[in-house]
Amino acid sequence: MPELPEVETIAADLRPQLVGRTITRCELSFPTIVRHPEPEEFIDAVVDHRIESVGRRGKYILIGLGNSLLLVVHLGMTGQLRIVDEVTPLEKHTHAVFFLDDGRQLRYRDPRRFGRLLLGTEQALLSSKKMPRLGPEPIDPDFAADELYRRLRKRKTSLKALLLDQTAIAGVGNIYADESLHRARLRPDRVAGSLSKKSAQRLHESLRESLQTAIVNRGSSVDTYRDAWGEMGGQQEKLLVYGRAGEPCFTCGRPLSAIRIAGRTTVFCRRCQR
DNA sequence: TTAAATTCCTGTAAGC
DNA sequence: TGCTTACAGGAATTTA
Repeated sequence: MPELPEVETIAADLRPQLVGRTITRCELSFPTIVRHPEPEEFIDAVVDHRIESVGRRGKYILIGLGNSLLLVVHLGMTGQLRIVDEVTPLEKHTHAVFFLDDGRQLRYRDPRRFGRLLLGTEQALLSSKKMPRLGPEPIDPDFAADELYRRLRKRKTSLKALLLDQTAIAGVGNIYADESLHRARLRPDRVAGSLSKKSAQRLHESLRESLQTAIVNRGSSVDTYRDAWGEMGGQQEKLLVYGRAGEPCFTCGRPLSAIRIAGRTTVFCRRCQR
């Protein structure tokens, strides 16, 4: 599923292709994928505007338009954004097509339809509660270990649940929560507020390493994730624990355990993570 | 305010 | 082989 590294990869792929292009037409074959504003208004506000920027915030892709509105894309579980030429056959579950002035198309496809499209100013989307108030970017150079420690303190929930909380830290999902907890040698069910400053520093470092490594490898194609060209990432072959329940821990050889935390399958090593 | 449970959705894989 | 069922999970929403 697309988390920070996957969304970062797609945004970086899209940027040089989209910036400077103008959207000449927009077709929605499944309008309810647009959560704000009404589909008709959405199309009106998108068409005939130049794309000025492509960015990322948490798991959101932010496409800045000439009318100073943001086209916001959240890929959910199975969402895909792709640049294709017009002769590429339309794939099943393609819910939106943006026609570009160079003849190519930006297509949004999402079999499970957990994703969504939004349009508006950042302020408007925040105040209308269409977008949550996201926590800091974990890979931001300014995101210090101390900041993470402050966000863990006094929290009675598990480390795993906290890492998944987008208002605490932006962009971490099930894959990289498990990966960074393993790297930090911390039990996922440990109460977040019980961490020492030193352990929080270790988690901070592990979190950034997990995410940066995955970005270098263009993300994890564990499910349907593909980049903007439809290609798989490479990180799925390098994952330490995610999806490896029952298989031996790379450090100690003991079979990895799977438990359920916050409704999510959580894989960890009972020996290495205490 | 915080935390946990529930819901949305379809492809896939396991089980009978 | 073919059908049914369980499972995967991000985040909005609901409940406590």
